Amino acid sequence: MAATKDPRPCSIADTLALVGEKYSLLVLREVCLGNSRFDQLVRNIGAPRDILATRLRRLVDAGILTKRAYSERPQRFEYRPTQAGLELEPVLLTLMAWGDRHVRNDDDRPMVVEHGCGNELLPVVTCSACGDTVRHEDLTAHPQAPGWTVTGPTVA
Amino acid sequence: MAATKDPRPCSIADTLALVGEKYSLLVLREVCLGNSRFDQLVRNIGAPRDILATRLRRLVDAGILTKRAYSERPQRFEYRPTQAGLELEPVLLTLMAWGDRHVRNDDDRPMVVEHGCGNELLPVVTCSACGDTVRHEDLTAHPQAPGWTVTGPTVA
DNA sequence: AAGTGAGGGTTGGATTTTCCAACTCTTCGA
DNA sequence: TCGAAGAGTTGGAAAATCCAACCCTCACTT
Repeated sequence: MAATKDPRPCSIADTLALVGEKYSLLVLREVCLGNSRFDQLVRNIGAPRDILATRLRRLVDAGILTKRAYSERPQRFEYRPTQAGLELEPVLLTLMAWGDRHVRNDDDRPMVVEHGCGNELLPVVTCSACGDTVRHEDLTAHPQAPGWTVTGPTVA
Repeated sequence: MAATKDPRPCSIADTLALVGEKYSLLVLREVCLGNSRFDQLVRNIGAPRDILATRLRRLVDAGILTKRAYSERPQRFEYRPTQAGLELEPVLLTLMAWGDRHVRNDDDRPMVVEHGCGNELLPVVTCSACGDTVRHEDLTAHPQAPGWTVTGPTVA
């Protein structure tokens, strides 16, 4: 999935090169839920075992997951998110919220996440400087590197 | 990419079924930046033209993009995000922030996004109820449907 | 002692996608 | 008349995915 000729330097593309392959983010979903063993992942994700093995290697190499033996004799392993992996959780939450809104007709959500404050988590992306919810119209893109051509009076 | 046997009902998986294929989110990046024409997309994304055509059809079908003629005679088209498409922008922003932090060593970010408040946008996912930044430890998953087995004392 | 089952993969081959370059078609401009 | 731009489509080679079957180690049962 390496962007062999991607003409744009871009952190979105770079990130997707690590976690954008099929099943990778679902692996992350599972390990964030605490499901850490190979067979659990196979069952819960529905991925072919060989593909899953490949993905796990990739994610471990990328520093997103760690692989640890939870038992020698018989050797058994578990996969857990690293700090970097946990920092991708907001991506999952945002994807989930979008899916709840747009692919399901809300209200038959397969999962609800509860926040420590006692309420159901409705994740919102905000500007850390002012705290406001991010709206498309409030954004302006500033390319820092060559390769970016932003057409309109537009925005990221 | 349809999850043919995904044993888990999951909005993350559902959303990825729509936008998780290679290049789809980069298409969204481009249209959010205002680059709306086929050839621009080919150049900026670096995708094969045939694949891009396929992705565009998918995204239009999914209601994430619209296709409009901006010129008859010669027929020319533009792709723009729908409201639903724009609501995926937070996913892009979060992916970008993660990449800035973890794949680049910060400080050579290819793009900076400015927020309407005048500051550089550092996107943070917060709980809409209490306003706090979402941390993994504060989350508890509540499966609503069968098929979910959350192992540990864990979390989404 | 033999058989069974769990866990964590690997292997071979069929199927599906991607990739790439070339080609098409239409219309505008020189 | 001769490009050139825009928006794709097409055919065939290369790569990735899918699937079922297999392997290995150890533990537990009978």
